[in-house]
Amino acid sequence: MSHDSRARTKTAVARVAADRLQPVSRRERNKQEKRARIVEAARQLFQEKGFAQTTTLEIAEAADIGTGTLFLYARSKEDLLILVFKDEMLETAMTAFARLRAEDPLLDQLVQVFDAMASHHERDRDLAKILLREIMFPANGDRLTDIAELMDAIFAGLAALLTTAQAAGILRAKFDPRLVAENLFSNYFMDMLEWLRGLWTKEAFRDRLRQHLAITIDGLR
Amino acid sequence: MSHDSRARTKTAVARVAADRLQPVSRRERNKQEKRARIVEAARQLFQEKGFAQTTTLEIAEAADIGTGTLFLYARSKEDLLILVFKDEMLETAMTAFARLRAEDPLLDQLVQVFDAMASHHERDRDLAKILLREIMFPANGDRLTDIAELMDAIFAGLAALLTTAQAAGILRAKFDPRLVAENLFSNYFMDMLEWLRGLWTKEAFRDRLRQHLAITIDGLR
DNA sequence: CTTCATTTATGACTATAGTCAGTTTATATC
DNA sequence: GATATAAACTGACTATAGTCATAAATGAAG
Repeated sequence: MSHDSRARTKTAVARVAADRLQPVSRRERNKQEKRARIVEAARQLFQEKGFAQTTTLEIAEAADIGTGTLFLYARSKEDLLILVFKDEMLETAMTAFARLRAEDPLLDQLVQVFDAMASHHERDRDLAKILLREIMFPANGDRLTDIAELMDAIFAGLAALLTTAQAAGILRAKFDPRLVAENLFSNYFMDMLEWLRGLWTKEAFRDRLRQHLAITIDGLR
Repeated sequence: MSHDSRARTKTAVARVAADRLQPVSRRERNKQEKRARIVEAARQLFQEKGFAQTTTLEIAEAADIGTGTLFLYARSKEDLLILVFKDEMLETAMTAFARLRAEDPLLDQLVQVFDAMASHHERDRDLAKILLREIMFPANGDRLTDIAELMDAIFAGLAALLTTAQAAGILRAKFDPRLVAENLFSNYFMDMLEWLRGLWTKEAFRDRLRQHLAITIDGLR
């Protein structure tokens, strides 16, 4: 989406010099600023009032843009969610992986990662539900790249853990780590969904998730 | 719409006797008929024009009721999907289980069941996506009972398969069949989602699903 | 600075899901 | 059959996501 069309055809040398210091065009800068304002306005309103209770008009007003403009930056209201929360989710996942201690049992490490990812959604479950719905069922054909990137990062992280475990002989090397990662993630996802629906406490969720993960991991030992 | 004006006014005794044979009130009968008309109208329009392209007004008109009435029978447009397709999906699943041959390998049986369930959605992938979205993320607090019933039936069917396998010594009895069933289903669900997104052919989907299921099943052998 | 082309912004407008105050219909009771 | 109560129905109405024709801003080039 964000092209940087740098230094096309410049006439003045001074111009080029100025671009060294400030290499984005005014246009690009405006766009980024507007985008940032939209993201901030949307985040604040979604967290303050909830997704359904926030109107696109309110977001546009808070970001100080026209209603139509909003839809140049996001294809739909749901799409805004990805725009707003993708980086945050990605970072949560990456941080969770980074914090793992390699000497912990594999199952513990997995539970820790998923637990961290789930905890990130603890504060606002309704928002989380809609966000996850959008990730699994993207409304139009939109922001597929962002979603794929997020999922890829998670799968890669999990697969790395599994590869390490296989190398250490803790896990049978019979299966492709990536496929196993996908299995584990789908366990997490379903359990989290039920947790978000309010069926369980956080502890019950963690227990249940551990049991589900154990079925896969234990079998591959 | 054609009314059948049977048993309009009866004397007390005759009335009671008639009610023995036909124990539903006129009210209840009207409701059922209306409900049936709504279901049929919605099914036809959804399949003909697609979910997004069908308006609630069209459905109401086709069912010969007022717009407001529609929402006495379904809480939302999405809710209609469950109303319309739940029985069908339940039957597809049950039939798939019934057709299994106990002497086939467990993994084959699982693939067959899931394949049958997925095939049911093959004709109309877009509709399937929205339907599955509604099942996993019911819009309001909507039709939760129906959804739970459907999921329970599937889990029970899978768990029965696994219990049989455990009894036959094919599968280690270490884990709760229900939990294993949930694992397998979540594999199916995620793979089907990607298939519906158009990433794979049906064959690729089946292969991939088999691989995912094998990770769990193999480990428990 | 002026012109022209391209990108970006705008808000009046449209389409439609869902609501609600008022109406009709069914049933129970006399 | 008349009346009262409750259940079911209705369509005009509201709220709002998303569109689109038009306008403004930006940048390139002379």
